[in-house]
Amino acid sequence: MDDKSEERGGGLEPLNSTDRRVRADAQRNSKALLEAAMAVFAASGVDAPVREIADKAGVGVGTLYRHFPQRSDLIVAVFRNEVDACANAASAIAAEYQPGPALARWMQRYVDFIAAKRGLAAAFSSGDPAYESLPLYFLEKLRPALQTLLDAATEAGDVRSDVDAKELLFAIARLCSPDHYGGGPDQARRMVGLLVDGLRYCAPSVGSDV
Amino acid sequence: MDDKSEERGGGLEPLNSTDRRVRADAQRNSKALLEAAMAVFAASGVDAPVREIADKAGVGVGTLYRHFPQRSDLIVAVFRNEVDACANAASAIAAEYQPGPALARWMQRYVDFIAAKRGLAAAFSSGDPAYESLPLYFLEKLRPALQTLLDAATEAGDVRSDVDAKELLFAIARLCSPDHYGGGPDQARRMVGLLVDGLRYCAPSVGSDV
DNA sequence: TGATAAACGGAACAATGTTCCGTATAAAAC
DNA sequence: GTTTTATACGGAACATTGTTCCGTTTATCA
Repeated sequence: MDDKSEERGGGLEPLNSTDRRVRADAQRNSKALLEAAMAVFAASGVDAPVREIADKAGVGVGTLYRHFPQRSDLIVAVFRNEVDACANAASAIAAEYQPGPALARWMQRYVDFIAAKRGLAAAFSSGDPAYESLPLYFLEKLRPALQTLLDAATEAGDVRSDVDAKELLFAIARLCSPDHYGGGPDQARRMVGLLVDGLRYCAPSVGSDV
Repeated sequence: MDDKSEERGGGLEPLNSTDRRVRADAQRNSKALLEAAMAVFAASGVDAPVREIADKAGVGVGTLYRHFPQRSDLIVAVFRNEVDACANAASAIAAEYQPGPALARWMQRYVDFIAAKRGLAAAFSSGDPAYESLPLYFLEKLRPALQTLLDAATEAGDVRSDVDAKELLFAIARLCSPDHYGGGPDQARRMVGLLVDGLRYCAPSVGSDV
C-alpha cells in the first residue's frame, strides 16, 4: 500500500485520486443537500423544484449539480439513505424490545417508510434506468433486517415459523399501495396490524403448535 | 320546450347557450386532437409535450388549450374515451361469440387496455384532483360491461356464479400492475389466463356443481 | 504565506406548460 | 350574395422548470 502523508483529523475523510483530501465544505454541502432534499421531498413530493432544495441547503444550484449530476441521483441518494435508516432501525429496536414487540414496532416503522414513498413508486415503474438499482438495494438491505427480527421472534416462540421475509415485505408494500380506489393510510395500518396478528396466530406460545 | 329554428344537418350538432351552432371546424379539431393525443400518449407516454400533440393534430397550441384548458383535461378525455371503447367492445364481442369465449376474449381486451395505461396509474395516485373522477368512471363503465358478459356465461353454464365483477376487474388490474419487481406483460397475461380458467372450474357444465 | 486544484454560485440556456391577442372564418341575418 | 358577428384559430410571448458553464472563492498543501 502506498502511504503519502499522515492524516490530521479523525482519519475518516476519504482521499481523492490525486491524494488530496475531500474538502470539508464539500462534505458539509453534500450532507446539507441530502437533508434538504429529504425534507423537501417529504413536504412536496419528488417533483419539487431543484432550486428549492438548493435554497433550503443554502447552496447554489451549481453546487447541487456538482454533487448530484442528475436530478435522479438526488432522488436515488435520498431513497438509499432512508432504506438504510429503516434497516438500521431494526437493530436499534431489537436492542430495546423483546423479540415479539420488536418485530411489531419495526413493521410499523416500515409502514411509515413505505407510506412516505408514494412518489417513488411511480419513479420505480417509470422505466427510467436511473432507478433500476433501487428494488435490488431495497431488498438486499431490508430483507436481512426483517429476517433477523423474524428469527428472533420465532425462536422466542412469539410468531410462527412459516413466513418468508421477502414475501412479507412485498405484502406490506402492496397493502400500503394507494391504488385501492379508496381507503387511506389508516386502512393500510389496520391491514398490516392484521398481518402481524396473523403472524402470531400459530406461534408455539399461543397454543396449537405444529 | 323552447324551439328556435329548424336544423339544417342531421340534427346532432349540439347548440350553444346563445343558440349558435358549434362550428364545424371546432368539432373537427377537437376530434383530431383527441386522436392525436391517443396516438402520442401510446407512443411516448402521458408526459409527451403538448406541442407534439398539437402538431400531430395539425393545429396550434392555442387551439389545443381552447378545447382542453389543462393538460390533465386531455389526459382525462383520452382515458374516458378508451374506457368507453373497452366497454363498448363487450357488446360487440358478445354479439359475435358464445358466452364463454366472449368472456375470455373480452378479458384479454381488458388486459390490453390496462397494460397500455401504465403511465396513467401514476397519475391516478398522484393526488392531483383532476384525476379524482377517473376511478369512478372506470368502475361505472366497465363493471356493467363485465357483469353482462359474466351473467351470460353463468347462464350458459360456462362459468361459476360466485364471482364479483368489481373484484375481478381489480384483480386483473393488480395482476397487470408493474411493481412485481420482475416479470413482464407475458406473466400478467398468463396469470389472467389462469384466472379465467379458475372461473370455469366450478361451472355446471364441467361437473361438480353446488 | 503563496500556489493550486477543488468547489462554489448564479447567470444563462433549453425544454416545456400556459396565456394572450390579433387575425381568420363559419354561421347567421339581411 | 353581402354584411355582421360571435367563435375559433395560430403562434408568439411568458413562466417554470431541469441543466450547463464559467468566473470567482476557498480549503488544502508545501
